[in-house]
Amino acid sequence: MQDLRPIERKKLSETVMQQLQTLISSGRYQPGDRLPTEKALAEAFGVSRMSIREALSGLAAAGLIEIRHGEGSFVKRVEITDYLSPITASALGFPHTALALLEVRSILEAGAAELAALRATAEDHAELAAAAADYRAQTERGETGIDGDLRFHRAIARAAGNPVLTELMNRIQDLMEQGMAYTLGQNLKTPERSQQVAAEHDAIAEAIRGGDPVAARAAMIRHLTGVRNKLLRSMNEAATGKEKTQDA
Amino acid sequence: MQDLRPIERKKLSETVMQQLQTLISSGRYQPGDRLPTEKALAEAFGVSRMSIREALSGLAAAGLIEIRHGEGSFVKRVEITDYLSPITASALGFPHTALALLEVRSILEAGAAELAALRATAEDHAELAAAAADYRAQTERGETGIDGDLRFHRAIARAAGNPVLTELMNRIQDLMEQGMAYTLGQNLKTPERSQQVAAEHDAIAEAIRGGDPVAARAAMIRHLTGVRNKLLRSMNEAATGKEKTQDA
DNA sequence: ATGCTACTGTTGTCAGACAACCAGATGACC
DNA sequence: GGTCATCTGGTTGTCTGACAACAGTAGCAT
Repeated sequence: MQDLRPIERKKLSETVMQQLQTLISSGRYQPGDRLPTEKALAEAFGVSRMSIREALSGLAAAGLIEIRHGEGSFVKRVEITDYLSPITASALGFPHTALALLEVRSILEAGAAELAALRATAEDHAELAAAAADYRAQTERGETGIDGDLRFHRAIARAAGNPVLTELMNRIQDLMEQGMAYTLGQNLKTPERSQQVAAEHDAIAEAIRGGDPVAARAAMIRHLTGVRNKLLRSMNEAATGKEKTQDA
Repeated sequence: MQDLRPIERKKLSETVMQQLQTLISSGRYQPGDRLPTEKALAEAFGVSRMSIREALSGLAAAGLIEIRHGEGSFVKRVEITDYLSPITASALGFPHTALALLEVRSILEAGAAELAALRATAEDHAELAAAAADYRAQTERGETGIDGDLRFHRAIARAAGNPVLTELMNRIQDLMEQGMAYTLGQNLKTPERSQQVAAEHDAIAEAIRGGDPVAARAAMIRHLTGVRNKLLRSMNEAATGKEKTQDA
């Protein structure tokens, strides 16, 4: 007695569906293309039109195609980033500390910097430089530089060339932006620190431009460690300033 | 003029599906209950059996019911935690999407391994070892080891000691697990590969136990690079090779 | 040119039939 | 009495053929 697992017994429509899905996800049919008619598919697969219809409606339920009455079935474009929100919402939705969130952000940013060093296009490099300059200008003008900072980090996320990563980082950055503004106000941004941040930005952009993933990661980690230390100090001040902290 | 949007024109099966869904989610039919037969539903709704069938298969695709040949349709117990829209699963059929998600997962797992090496408790170490042994036992028994693998990676996520990171990783692992099952079946798991994976798991656990974050990160990256290569090969086979059928 | 009509091709729905399958009942055999 | 094969009824899976609903187009009459 070899393996005596329950015998694979699949419905015809499921088999058809898998085959069609393979054709679609392999690019044989591009978004916007029209699939053959149900009749043609039925003949090609050697099954009845009914099985084809079940397979097609399955694909439609999965969002891969759109069936239009009287016209035909058309391949849809499906972007996973459009459907990531349930994931991020449930992961980032429940109570968390700013430190934990920053740690996750650091992991992602370090990875993104690494990838950016390998993949950034000329366009990305230009945007990185512009964003870094933007931040420097804003802070030297006495502003908080919050926009420039965000722009810089978004540019890195984009330069990493991974849409999922970009989406995830954007969510976290939004969340932190809100959290910071709400809990700590602007006291994270002091002139001395701003100058240092600008230099760190430059170092990161430089490493990415040099195509050195190790250096880029290291520079990013240096940067975010600085952010973390500043955050720690601010939280400490806030705690001692108002009332005695109790953290162990 | 009133609203003159395109008239609502719904397929019969969709209407039926909505009604049935209401009945189920309202508790009129409890998990485990058997729905009326297709024939009975057809008479009750006043439509043909075919429309009923399409509605039922839609509900099955959504995971609300389970259709058993020769028995009937049964309401499934739906766990909100592991519920994913079929769309997200099907999106992973696209190679670039699957690779992008795996890349994000790699970044997170590498960071988690690093943190775990610094923070893991005795309890965490025990769970890591147990999970690694679990995986090895499962694969040697001829199973896919999917449970053991998941358990191992969950243990790392947990050992990193960052709730946000843990939650995020769990979500992404679920997503990949289900997406892979949906699109590629089990052919990711071969005996030779399983042996290698088990060794890689050991190496990771070893590095974490040794409190060496650099080694832990490196071991994890080695592991996930292997996963990536296997994934690439599988997707390639699926796209090119294995059509046993047609074209004359 | 404009608007109506008819036509063609496609998907949506229907009806009936049979095959595949499951569960329980029946009956034969030891 | 217990065990097993077989029968039977009910259910889902698939096939076939037909017609309705819909979209697009060509042709026609005005």
